[in-house]
Amino acid sequence: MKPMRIKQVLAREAAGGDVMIQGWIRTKRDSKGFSFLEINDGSMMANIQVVADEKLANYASEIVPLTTGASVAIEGTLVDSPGKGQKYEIHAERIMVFGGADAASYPLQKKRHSFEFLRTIAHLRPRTNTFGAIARVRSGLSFAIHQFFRDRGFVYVHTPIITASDCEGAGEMFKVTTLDLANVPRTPNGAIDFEQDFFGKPANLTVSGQLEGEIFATALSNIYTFGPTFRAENSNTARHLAEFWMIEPEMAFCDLDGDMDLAEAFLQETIQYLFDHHMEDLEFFNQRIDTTVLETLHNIVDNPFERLSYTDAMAILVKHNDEFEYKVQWGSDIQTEHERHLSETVFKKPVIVTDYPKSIKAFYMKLNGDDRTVRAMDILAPRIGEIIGGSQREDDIATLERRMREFNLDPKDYWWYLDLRRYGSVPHSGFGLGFERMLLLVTGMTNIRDVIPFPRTPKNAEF
RNA sequence: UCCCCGAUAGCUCAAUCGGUAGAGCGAGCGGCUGUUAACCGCUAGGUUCAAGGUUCGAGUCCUUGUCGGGGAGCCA
Repeated sequence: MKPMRIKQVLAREAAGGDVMIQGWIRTKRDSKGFSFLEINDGSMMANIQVVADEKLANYASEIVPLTTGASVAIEGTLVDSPGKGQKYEIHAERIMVFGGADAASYPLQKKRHSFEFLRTIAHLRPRTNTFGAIARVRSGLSFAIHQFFRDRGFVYVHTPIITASDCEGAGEMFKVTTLDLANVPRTPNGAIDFEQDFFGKPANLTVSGQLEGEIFATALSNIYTFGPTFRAENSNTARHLAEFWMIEPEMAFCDLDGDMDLAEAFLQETIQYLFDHHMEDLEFFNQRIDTTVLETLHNIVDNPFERLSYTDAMAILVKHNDEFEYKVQWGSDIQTEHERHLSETVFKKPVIVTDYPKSIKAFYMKLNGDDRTVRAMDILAPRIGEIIGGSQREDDIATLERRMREFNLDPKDYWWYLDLRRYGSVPHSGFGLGFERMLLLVTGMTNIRDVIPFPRTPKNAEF
């Protein structure tokens, strides 16, 4: 018999007929003369209940000793369940045991475990309800993102993970080398001789694909990247990872308004996809993880985001300075407590703050006519804080070179980036979105280490 | 990296002023039962994170370290 996924079995219109399923035992209850097995195969949140009668040939020898975590295949008849809690159940005619799971040592028992503990057994935590749901939603959201861009004619560009261009700017980078660290070659004056290294010069893991993204946007018009990104910052928070996945669209012939329109549609449509395809998992999160998740997500999908300038945001924040630990004035950075005040207290929905002072933003952002602010935008989500950061890019070569010097950057190091402005320069814009931050938003999970399969953080690269 | 808090049974936690290390869940055994976080009874289970110090005596106090949590910075 051909095995089916449990999701397909439970989606059947009516009981009746033979089925075969394969999966892992979540829990087992023994009755007089028969046992209830609950099987999960990861295709959906729900388990399927299997009734195993003592008349089965291997009942006493193999089925009674089964415990949580064991792997089995079940052949039997799908029948309406007389019990409460499930529509159908399988009356087993044959049960094959693939592998047992010693109950005395198997760490996942049928009880609640803390997320901290589950992080120490990352090889087994996908077998729990919560992490199974996260894995499905993560996969679904990833698909929705590709679909969103594809529907709009965006080209998916694979930007490099190793970069030797030494011009990515912000953020501590991981070094990539094949040099023998116990015996590093030196030049006559004592410096490390990178000419002997694999790339002949220092190389690092990427902190952003944006600059390379701009190359392809100024040829293919609309592109996006979606790949791993690395930051060697010693950040110990629930919102930072050393290895995370980032989505970075870049659009030619597009100003900041178009950039914001895309970002807003992006969040709304990809969340709508989850409503349409992953509602069972979202309801689980709403029930067990955070009872406000669905309300928050509907609020995002149903309402236009609030858009206001940095100057207007400051005018609001200054009035509440007595409530803040860090007082603000025009020119201050917007910190976590201020972000939350805007998105959670004032507007109660995502807020897009635009036109920041040039001194607190990157050199490549388009300078406004006032010479004080740049065409930057950050989207602040309730509970998450900054989820998207973007800008219109400076497309005037003279202004860009001047801005580089203001940041003590040598334009010569950016020769190819400047070439994009030298030849056929166009207004263009883009943004970066942290994939795991969006997963926090849609699942209600609070620690970013729990929405990526294998988190990499300072002092932790297990599994 | 900074501030605060924590680390005790497989897991989640308790242990009063420094004085014999406890519970629930889980596990093992037995019972009961179309059960579903099943239920009832019994049993086992400990280098109290590590190293050092104070003390007649340290889970408890002190120092250093490791790891974790909350907050901050950096950012996505």
